[in-house]
Amino acid sequence: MQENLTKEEKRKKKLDVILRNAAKAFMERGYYKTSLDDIAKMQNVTKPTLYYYIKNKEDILVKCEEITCGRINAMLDMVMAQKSSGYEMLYNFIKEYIIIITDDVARCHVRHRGQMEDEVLRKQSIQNHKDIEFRVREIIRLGISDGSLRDCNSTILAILLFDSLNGLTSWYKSDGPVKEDELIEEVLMLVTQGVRAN
Amino acid sequence: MQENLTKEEKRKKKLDVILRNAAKAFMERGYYKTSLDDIAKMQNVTKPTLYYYIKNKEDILVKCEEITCGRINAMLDMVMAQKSSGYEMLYNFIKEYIIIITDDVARCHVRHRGQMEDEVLRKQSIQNHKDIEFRVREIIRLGISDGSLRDCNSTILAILLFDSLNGLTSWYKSDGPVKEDELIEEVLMLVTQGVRAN
DNA sequence: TAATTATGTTACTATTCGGTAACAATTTAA
DNA sequence: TTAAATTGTTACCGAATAGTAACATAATTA
Repeated sequence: MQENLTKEEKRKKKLDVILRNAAKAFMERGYYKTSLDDIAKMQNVTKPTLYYYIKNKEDILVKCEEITCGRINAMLDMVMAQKSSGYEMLYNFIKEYIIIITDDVARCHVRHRGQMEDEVLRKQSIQNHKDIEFRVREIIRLGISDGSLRDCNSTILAILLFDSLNGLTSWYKSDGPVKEDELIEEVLMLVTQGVRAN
Repeated sequence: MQENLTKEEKRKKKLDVILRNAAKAFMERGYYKTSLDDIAKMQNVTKPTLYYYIKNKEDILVKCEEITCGRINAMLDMVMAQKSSGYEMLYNFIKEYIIIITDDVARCHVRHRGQMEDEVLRKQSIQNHKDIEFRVREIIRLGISDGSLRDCNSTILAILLFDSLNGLTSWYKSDGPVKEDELIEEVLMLVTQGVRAN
């Protein structure tokens, strides 16, 4: 088809289509109610063909996770490289995070992380999230020590923040009634200012 | 055994044990990886016995939902009956909500709501949550109009609030390192004050 | 062109598990 | 006591589905 793509690129693209379709189906119908046959049909191939691209069903979750965590960590690298105040870093992190997880592959990861049946994979998945959470705690601590953030329990705050951000994945649709700009604005206002009138 | 209990009370108690054990197992291993045989074994009965207390597997989720939503709505009745400021109502709601969802049956409901396979049940489940969310939006609107809460999009705020509160169910354990009081305090501070230093 | 590698298919296995029929024992009420 | 309702069991079925073996074809490369 596309003669200008190398073999490797074509393979990568097909894997991406598989992940994207699977992720969407998992979000709509749930992981266990989506069979590999269902996923195969979306690509107009048969189930065994999938096994050329993935090790097994669970590997879809793992690959979605790798992609998403890779993006988040790269974003964190960028945000933290700017050496601004903790408040500004947190602000930028939230802004970028919302953009990243507004994507089927990322949503799939958020919903299924830490739920692999294979224990090794499950532990790795939990660790991946802990690593990211640790980096966000670092930002919060920075903000507290430079005086730009209120003194608080950084662990609890980080968790609460992730909960409300990750919760977006189950209701926010980029083509829905709430616009992305407005959403980011509200989240940022809530997190930074709270709800109490001044 | 307990001669002082009526037939109905005994039945109710057994159902409660089933729900509690099932909810716990669903939270630990996941709904689809917990078989009815597993649940039956926890009560030292066999699978068909469960069917005397529940209609089918999904009915466990429905019953967990009924119990939990009943509690939340009763709590909302109380909170709203006090006719205090919107801010105070929201404050009290958050405080009580955290207490309610620190319970296996409630956690099970939060994790599985809106995921029933039967369409009628699924829609009912979604509606149940919408009703509760509506009542909280009402509190927020009250607070905005009485000036105790910052002007904001009550819909988005309500969702974000529920996301972070419901997120508690997947990490908060009443016997864990974080004390309930401290948790409530941090949540309330985050929601009301935000993270920015004054 | 020949050989090799990549990509795909059909057909099948093995297993899990929700749900049920048929039957047994126990408790409660008449 | 006897009949009826309640609570439980054993043994089974049917459907779904993850994963695989064996085989077929297309695309690359030597």
